[in-house]
Formats: sequence, C-alpha cells, structure tokens
Amino acid sequence: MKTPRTDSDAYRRILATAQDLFYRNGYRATGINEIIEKSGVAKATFYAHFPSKEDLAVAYVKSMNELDLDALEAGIRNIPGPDEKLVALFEFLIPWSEKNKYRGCGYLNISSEIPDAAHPVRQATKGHFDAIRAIVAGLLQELKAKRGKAWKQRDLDKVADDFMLIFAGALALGQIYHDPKPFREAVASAKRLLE
Amino acid sequence: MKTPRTDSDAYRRILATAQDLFYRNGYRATGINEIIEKSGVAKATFYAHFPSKEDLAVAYVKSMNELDLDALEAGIRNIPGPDEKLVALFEFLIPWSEKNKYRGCGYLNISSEIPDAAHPVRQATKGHFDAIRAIVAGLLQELKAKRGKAWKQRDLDKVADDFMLIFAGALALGQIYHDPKPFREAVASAKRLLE
DNA sequence: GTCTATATAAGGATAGAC
DNA sequence: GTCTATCCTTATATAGAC
Repeated sequence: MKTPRTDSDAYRRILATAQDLFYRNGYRATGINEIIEKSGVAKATFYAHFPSKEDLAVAYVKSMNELDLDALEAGIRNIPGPDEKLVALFEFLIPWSEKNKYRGCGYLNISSEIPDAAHPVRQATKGHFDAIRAIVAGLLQELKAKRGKAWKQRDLDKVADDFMLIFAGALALGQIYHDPKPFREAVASAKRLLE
Repeated sequence: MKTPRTDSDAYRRILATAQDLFYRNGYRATGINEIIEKSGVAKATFYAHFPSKEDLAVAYVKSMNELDLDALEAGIRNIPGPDEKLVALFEFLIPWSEKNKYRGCGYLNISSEIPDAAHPVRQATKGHFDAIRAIVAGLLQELKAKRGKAWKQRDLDKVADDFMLIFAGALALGQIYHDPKPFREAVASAKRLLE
C-alpha cells in the first residue's frame, strides 16, 4: 500500500472540498460523507489521508491560513508606504466579505465550534492571528521609522493591540450584521489610528 | 392537554440547561437528548414546550440577551459619569471572561454555527448587538452634553462604531487566545477614545 | 406532566473485493 | 487508488401508556 501523500490529487480534492464546506456551512454541520461524495474520492482513500475528521480540520485551518497570508502579502506588496499598507489591510476586507457573502472569519467560526482551547485546531487559529499581528507590527515599525519625531513616543504594541481589536471586531460584526458596514467603519478607525 | 407555559417549572429547567450546554459546548454539539436528560423532564414535555431544537435556540438567545442586558445595566447604574460607565462596560468583560473560562461570546458563537442570516436566531443575535450599541450611544450623548465645547465637533456615530468594533474584537480575540489580555487592551482602547 | 419505546435519518469510521 | 457494504452511535422527533 502506498503512503498517502499531501501532493496527491485525491488529497487536494478533499482539502478543497473541506475548504468550501467547512467555511460555508460550518464544521459540525459538514459530514465526512458529504466531503467524500463531493470530492469524488473513495471512503478508504479519504481515511488513508485523514485518519479522522479532526485531522482534516487541522489541515483545513493551516491550508486556509497559508492561502490567506499569501493573498494578503501579495495584496499589499505594491502599495507604497507602510501607512497605506496598513489601511489596505482593512480595505481588502470589504470586497473579501462580499465575496464570502458575509459568512465571516473562518478561524473565528471554527474556534467557536471547538471549546477545547488546547485542541490542535485552536492552536492553528491562534497561529493565524499571531501571523496577522506580526504583519501589522512589522508595518508599524516601518511607519515609526518613517514618521520620526512625531511617533517617537508611540507605544507600537498598544497601536498593534488597537489594530487587532478593530480587525477582529469588524470580522465578528460583519458576520452578525451580514453587511460590509463594519468593515468600512474599521477602515475609518484604522485611518484615525494613523493620524 | 394543558397549553405549555413559559412560566412553568419544566420550561425554566429546560431553558437553564440549554443556557449552560449551548454556551459551554456549542449549539450543534449539544443534543436534545442531553438537554432532556439533564433538565430532568420527559421527552414529550420538552417537545410540548419547544417544537424543535431551533425554537429552543431562539429562546436561548433571547433569554440570554435579557439576562445580559439586565446585568449590564445593573452594573453601571451606580457608577457616576457616562465616561466611567463606558469604561466600565469593558472592565466588566475581564471578570466575565474569566468566569466563562474564555468561552467567548454566546451570540457570536451561535451565529457562527448558523450560516443563514435570515434565521430567527441570527435576528436575535443581531438584536443583542443593537441593544449594546443603543446603551453605548446613550452614554455618548450624555457625555457630549457634559463635555460641552471640547466634544462639539465629535461625530457620536463614529465613536459608537469604534466602541462596538473594540467590544466585538475583544470578545473574539479573548476566545481565540483563551486569555483576558484582549479585554484589558479593550479597556485601554476605550479610555483612549474618551480622551 | 411522567415513563418507555420507537421511527428514521445522519453521524464517524472500518472491512473486503477489485 | 476505486467500489459497496456494514458497524455502531447519535441525532431529531413521534407515539402510546400512565
């Protein structure tokens, strides 16, 4: 028997299907059988790649995280200054939320469904927000250097805290209200933080 | 056959059990059978009061909303000024989050599990955040009157937006990180908004 | 209101043949 | 890798007797 590989076609199809269903319909609402059916693999093949549903959940979060971070970094790469980049992080959320029909943040959503904070999925969702914060912190450092005296006294950690609260808050409220409004408000808040 | 009443003892026991289990373990993770067992009612009694699990979910959110708003208003009643009251809204979240073992916001959690934005449960969770915002907006009006010239130019809607983003952001990140830190950051952010 | 079945579907997971 | 069959549990919900 061959060892299942992460670069096999079946693996990719399963993960792509999970990506879609877990995000759109939720983790517990999505059955293994449905994933197997829609990804067009055999049941045995599925379990050869993912010994349990939880393993698939972990792969789902990690893979989504890579995609999101890549998209995010590609999105800000050609934007000139760190301040414009920081605002762009929030502006991206407006079309993103619409594209995703205001289903909200996949990391917050699956975390809500898994109460055990020690669970590998929860560790992975935490890792995602850590990564976002690292990007924000890096841009703030650039900005501090650029602004010189005016920002000399600013505590970058606290500014990063503010950005993360507004970021997560917009994701949460965008889902609650099923509307892009919180994301527009977040853009305005972000701009104000950079004044 | 008697008409089931919302003030019956069985009704209250069912709702109290749902309150506990839905919040702690999640909506889909909690089975009707478990609720029936732990609330000590008969299966027929349960279905006499709640024709379906969804009906119970709606009652759960609405009842939780009433309890939370009552607790919140009682908590700020004896605090002197509107600015102190606004900060207190965030300070309350620190012990609250610890008491709830950082399980997060029950309204955000169940919303994550119900993708259909038109669902009655989703309407109820939206109503909760509307109610919170109304409290914030009311306090901001008081504050504007109190501060006079210094706040004459402030757009209260935008300040309320900021408060709500920070409020929801802390709830979301407090769960992600399973930690009171985001709530402490939210207190600091709120204070800064009132400067 | 209680109790004990029961219907029926879907859940996750395994096994055997190809 | 595919296919079908199956196991066991849990899910929501209903029925009948007391």
